[in-house]
Amino acid sequence: MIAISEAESRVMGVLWARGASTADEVFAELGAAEGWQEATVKTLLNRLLKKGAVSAESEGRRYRYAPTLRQSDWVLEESSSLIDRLFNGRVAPLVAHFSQHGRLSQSDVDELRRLIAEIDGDA
Amino acid sequence: MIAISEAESRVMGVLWARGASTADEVFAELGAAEGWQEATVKTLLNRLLKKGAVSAESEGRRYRYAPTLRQSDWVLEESSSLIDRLFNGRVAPLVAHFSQHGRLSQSDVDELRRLIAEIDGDA
DNA sequence: CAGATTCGATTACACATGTAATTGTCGCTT
DNA sequence: AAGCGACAATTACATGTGTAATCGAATCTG
Repeated sequence: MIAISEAESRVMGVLWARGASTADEVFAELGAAEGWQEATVKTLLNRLLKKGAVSAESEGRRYRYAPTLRQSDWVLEESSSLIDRLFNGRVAPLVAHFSQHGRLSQSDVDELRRLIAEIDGDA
Repeated sequence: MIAISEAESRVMGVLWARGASTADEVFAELGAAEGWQEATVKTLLNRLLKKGAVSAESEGRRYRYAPTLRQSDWVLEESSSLIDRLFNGRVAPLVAHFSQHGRLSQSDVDELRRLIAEIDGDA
């Protein structure tokens, strides 16, 4: 699968949020937040292009970059990879670990309860 | 915090599982599984030493490497980092995502239900 | 004791990554 | 038409990483 580095993932984040964008639009969103120069954004877009994670469509004298990798696929892959490596592929132990270390918010618990009920409901 | 690379984390895994070990003990556990030469294991142990993730105690003519980084701390940190980056720091959305993509096993669901009940119980 | 063996330490080297600067090329402006 | 400005593409460079080979020192062995 396509490997996306940390910095690259920030750029993908913008493309996923805004949809197809030009380099300067991405820069406008990220430059200040990440402390990047515009050249950096362009390098990252080019690397993503080379990796096939985005496509580029010529729009006059510039390019509009569109994500080809789906966010949910990438998120699932990243998450699965971590859960495989750290928790033998099971989700529950991760949640338990978080719980043990006080990292479960009340709303997490509420949401999990709802989720479980839902799953139990239409099983 | 100490950054541990993928390959390094395999070595840490052995140290966490076996406790303090020598380079050849680690190699015995990992060499075949990872397809590594003994030299590779030694490089990784040295890098971990330099990073402060393990300590080395001279034992005759060799060293015994002990993890100084606690596994649960590292696991929590890695997990938190991913959950922060991908799910705004909340665990429930990760579980929901897994559920939506059919990655929740029945035993995961059972365990989560138990966990929630437990949390609700002594709240 | 001298050579062989065994360790850790040092060095190696290619590729990925973070972070840009520079270059080349269009198109706009006067 | 000539220069200037705006873009993308190319090049750069340090650091991290995967994966070792080699070196130097200590130890065992004959």
